[in-house]
Amino acid sequence: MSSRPDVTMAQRKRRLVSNELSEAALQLLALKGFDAVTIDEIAATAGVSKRTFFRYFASKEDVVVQFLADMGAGMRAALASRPLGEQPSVALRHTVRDPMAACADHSERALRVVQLILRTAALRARFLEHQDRWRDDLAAELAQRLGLDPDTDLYPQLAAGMALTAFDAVLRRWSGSDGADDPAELTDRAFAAIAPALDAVGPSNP
Amino acid sequence: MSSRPDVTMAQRKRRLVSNELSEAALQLLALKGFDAVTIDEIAATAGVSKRTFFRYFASKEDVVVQFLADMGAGMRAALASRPLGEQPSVALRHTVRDPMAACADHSERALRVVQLILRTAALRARFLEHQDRWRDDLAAELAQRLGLDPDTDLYPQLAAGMALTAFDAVLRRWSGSDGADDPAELTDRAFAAIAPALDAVGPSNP
DNA sequence: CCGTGCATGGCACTCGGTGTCAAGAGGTAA
DNA sequence: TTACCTCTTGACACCGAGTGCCATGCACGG
Repeated sequence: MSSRPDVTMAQRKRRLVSNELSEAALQLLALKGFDAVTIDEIAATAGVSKRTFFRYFASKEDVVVQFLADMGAGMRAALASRPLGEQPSVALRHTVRDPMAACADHSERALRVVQLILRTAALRARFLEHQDRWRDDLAAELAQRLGLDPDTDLYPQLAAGMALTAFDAVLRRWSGSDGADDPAELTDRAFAAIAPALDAVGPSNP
Repeated sequence: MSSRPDVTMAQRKRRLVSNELSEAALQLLALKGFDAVTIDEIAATAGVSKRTFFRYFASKEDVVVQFLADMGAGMRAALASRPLGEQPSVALRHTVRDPMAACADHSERALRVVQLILRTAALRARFLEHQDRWRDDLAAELAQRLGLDPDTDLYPQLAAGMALTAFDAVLRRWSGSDGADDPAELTDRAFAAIAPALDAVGPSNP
């Protein structure tokens, strides 16, 4: 019954509390609605104090949204790992599809989280903030890979924005179908629609 | 010194208080930063109580963001007023450009507001919420005008999202250039980049 | 002149979020 | 074993956003 020997007891305990907290939060929030649950309630359910809750999560929204927050890093990594000469539409399609598929894999939990986020205004707002940062990241990565100056050329911002628009549409469909639709196929269809703009790479600076 | 005769005194007073409030808020927030200003402070500067502030604005962010909130209705109206047979890229270009130009007209105030929003996380989040609603509105309008079913076809959501991506890029540039760049010209450049996707109208449902 | 309606201010209250501090648990060295 | 150190925690006080409630006052219509 040994886990990693080089993992200290304190670290394991931290993970345990963190899981306890997000589990309690997810259950309560999905059950009663976002506004009807207080942080004291979540903390009490997890067996800790409110103060401790804020030592693990920065806000009430965070405990839900953090679950999807890794996708930003995943996207940037996916884009960075694509071969340099690849068409933008193909590279960006994988940028979105790979993390999306990874998320949909443990779909038991992911689906519930996504549905909760999309249906709750406060959570959706936080999620949009994340996407906003992802867009800047992707735009920077794109500009670098294409040798464009992000300060004069609109393309990186636009292409990143289009990719995330596709991502958002896919997420909505997937959530709306209760996970029945295939995320990878949805992504392909969305990118088929936006590809003509992504691959028309004529620089748009004056 | 008569204003509109059919406008009651109470209504005029309401407008006056509202202007006083948003003026005070804008000045204080731009000066000291969003978090460093309390609502009591804003209300006191405007000569009313905190309770009254919340009778005019739903939140601290609202007093700033509401300034741009009309653009949503403006966009939908602009789109609805375009001739039915028009190419989507042209119709959507006007959808974005017209309200944008109207906003940039009283640029003294608009520029300050936009810069404040884009540089403040909380305000930007609220603004993204608005854009999110605008996207749904535009998608609905687009679906109707093109005779597409928004539940099966991805195009309306994607096209609306692309248009707003362009809008956001334009807004950033305009703000970043301190109003030097021409919003209309920026909009044209952005739409030149995304037009190939907007006009490739092949329905994308299975 | 008198009711009616509306805007306001004041107050108490809830809740999200933060700073501070003292106490406990575990790990380490003498 | 004892002394020490670090990390985590709970408790408490505190701030600010936002809301419900009620009494007051001012404009308007009769």
